Amino acid sequence: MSGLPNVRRPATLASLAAELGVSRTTVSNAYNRPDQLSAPLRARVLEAARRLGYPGPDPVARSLRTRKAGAVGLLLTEALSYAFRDPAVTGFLEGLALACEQANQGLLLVPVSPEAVDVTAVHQAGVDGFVVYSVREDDPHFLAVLERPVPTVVCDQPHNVEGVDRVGVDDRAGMLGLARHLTELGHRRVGVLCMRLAAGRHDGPALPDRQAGATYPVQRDRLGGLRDGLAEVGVDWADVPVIERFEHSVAAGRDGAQELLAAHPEITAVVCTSDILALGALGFAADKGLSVPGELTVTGFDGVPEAERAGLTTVRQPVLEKGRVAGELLLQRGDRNRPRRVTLPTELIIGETSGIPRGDERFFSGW
Amino acid sequence: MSGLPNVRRPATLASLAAELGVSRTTVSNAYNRPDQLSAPLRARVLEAARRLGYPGPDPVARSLRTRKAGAVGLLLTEALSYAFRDPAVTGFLEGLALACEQANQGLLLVPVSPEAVDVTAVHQAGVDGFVVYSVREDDPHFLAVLERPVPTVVCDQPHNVEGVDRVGVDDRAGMLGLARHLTELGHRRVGVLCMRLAAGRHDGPALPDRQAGATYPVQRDRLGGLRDGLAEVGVDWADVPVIERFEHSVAAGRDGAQELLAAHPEITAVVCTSDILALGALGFAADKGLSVPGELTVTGFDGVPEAERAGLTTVRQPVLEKGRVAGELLLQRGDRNRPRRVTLPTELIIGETSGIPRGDERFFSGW
DNA sequence: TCGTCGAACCGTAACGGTTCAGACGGCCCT
DNA sequence: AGGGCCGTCTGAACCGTTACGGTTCGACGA
Repeated sequence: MSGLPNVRRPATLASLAAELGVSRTTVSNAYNRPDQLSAPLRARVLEAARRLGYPGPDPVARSLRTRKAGAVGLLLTEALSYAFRDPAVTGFLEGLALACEQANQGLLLVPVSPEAVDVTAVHQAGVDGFVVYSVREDDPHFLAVLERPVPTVVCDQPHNVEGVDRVGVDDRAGMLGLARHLTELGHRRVGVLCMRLAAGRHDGPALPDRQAGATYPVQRDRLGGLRDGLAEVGVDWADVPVIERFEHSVAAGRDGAQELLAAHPEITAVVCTSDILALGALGFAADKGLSVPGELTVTGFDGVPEAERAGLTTVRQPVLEKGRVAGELLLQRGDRNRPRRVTLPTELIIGETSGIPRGDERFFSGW
Repeated sequence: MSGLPNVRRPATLASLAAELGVSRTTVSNAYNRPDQLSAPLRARVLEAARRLGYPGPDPVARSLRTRKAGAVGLLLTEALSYAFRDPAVTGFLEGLALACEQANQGLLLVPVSPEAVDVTAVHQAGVDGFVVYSVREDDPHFLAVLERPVPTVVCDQPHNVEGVDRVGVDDRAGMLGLARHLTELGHRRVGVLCMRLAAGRHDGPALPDRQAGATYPVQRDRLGGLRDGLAEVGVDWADVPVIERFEHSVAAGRDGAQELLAAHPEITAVVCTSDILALGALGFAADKGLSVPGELTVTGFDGVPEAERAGLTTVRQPVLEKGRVAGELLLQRGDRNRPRRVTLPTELIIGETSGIPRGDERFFSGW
């Protein structure tokens, strides 16, 4: 082909119409309503388009007129690139993508300037709706999304936003089930390793104040479920140390566990609010030569594939399904005006990382 | 808040201007060029906007006028949802997302209707450019992308598309290095397990005709590198069985290996053109009780984390870097008119799945 | 006193389509 | 012959914004 520079101004619908001596309407119809013009004319239009290198109606102009962008926006609290590293997120993405491609809709990942208050990206996004994945209640990007006059679906958190659909799981109940499993095994000295509870970098003990001020409802609920479960056997929540980590990574889990056990060596079970953190805790135990579950019980939350491979005791949530439902909630909304709230089931997975507390032989000797 | 239905027609820049008795230009400037109007007036504008619920300039209309969409499109050959399952792809995505968020650009995943010839999604996409990830040379979606008057960057394949940037690795050289490693170990009876070579579902032996008609240059090159390496020690490529799999999954690798070894039990090394397939081959060996590398050598290509954990001998390619470069090529293009071609290095990773051929003791006894 | 200048604001013309209410001619039907 | 209908195509309005090239006006220097 000729070496035309890429900067050539492409043909427009109007120029094509002029060339053919027909109205713009007719050219438009050739693309969008083939039944509105005769077959021969349509063929002529399409042929001329090919000849002139007209790529078809401009998507942006079309969007402006039709008020449809053909895409849904996805807002993640973390940096975009992080999303692809967290298996729980990729599972969610997979489900969401599934729903999107079924509806032939694009999926726009909205860039979140790290730690910046710059929400222009949210304003920039040409989308028909937003899916918001697990963000803080007071996240400025989220607030910007709410201002946009498009439907929104929240996954996981925040909870109970007026007029906004939500899909999630019952984190509290899930954790309660896990807590009962642990208390039945006999655990009473429990320590917690949790994810970020609120805005701002914070690593270390999450004291009652911090817990009370948590702006991540999911974390709040998971802690709450554990508290309730422990209360059932008379364990006072005030006696349960909670270590928080800002980063969500295996490495963070590892040194979180280190911090927890250094300060509270009496602990027999480390309850993590995510599998990733739990995998880190397992790593720490391995480093220290602590046998799991012989000397230490470790549990997670999420049920990601890696955790399954590691035999982790955890609470599985249907991440892919969450994504799919989020997409469907957004794309298949009829004219309903009442927001929908979908809660998916969790499942307690008893793996090989939970056992009776060390030094507690009653389950073997008592009978 | 009041229970206003979400369907209310939002205020426009024009209505806001009318309300305030200023021109539209001024309102626009309030958002885009604060220096073009006095601070008090700007405050008045913004205050009125808040009061009237004006969410700021409509992104689509803005895009139309400014000819910028603020997003790059990503075309994947596979179904969108597949992308999140392949670790090589997620690595690439991570890098690409990194580049995008750095430039504050969105990343639009273009839905590819499975197996359909429906390229409307490509036409629909409101983007400033496309990144095309590893598609067939004759992929209709890809051809549709080329017709769009926006810059395009290809990752991996196809090769040598006129006027289009590309980033990739030297697959041929990478595989050549691996081949030499194998021939140095003494392997002469080699079998190959490769990914899809061309359009159409095909599972089973890839005979010379099929190989010659391959429309996936990456697979072509990897096979070519192996052929060259084997030729160096006098092995005729015609004697090397190649099994093709349409699906790219561990399961496919497993039964591909099964097919390969059932038909050619004399083989001492299974060379896979991807780590995923190789992991499947390892699975097959484990099922059969074949020790690796004692009785069978297995190699991969890509260097994904799972492979590393499995100790696979493979060729590592910098997937994250590929994504990053692809993004930069697209976003940081100056006015250059010459297309850029970036080739990143590969690295031979000698793991624990490659050893001397079974029954070949010359390396131990010959000296 | 007058010319000049910069700050502040404005009018108009795109940007590239889609949509809807017709116009027009031919055909069938009565 | 006349009326109605249908298949085709057109004209003009509109989608919501920004680019471009002004205009206005008060301050200021000579």
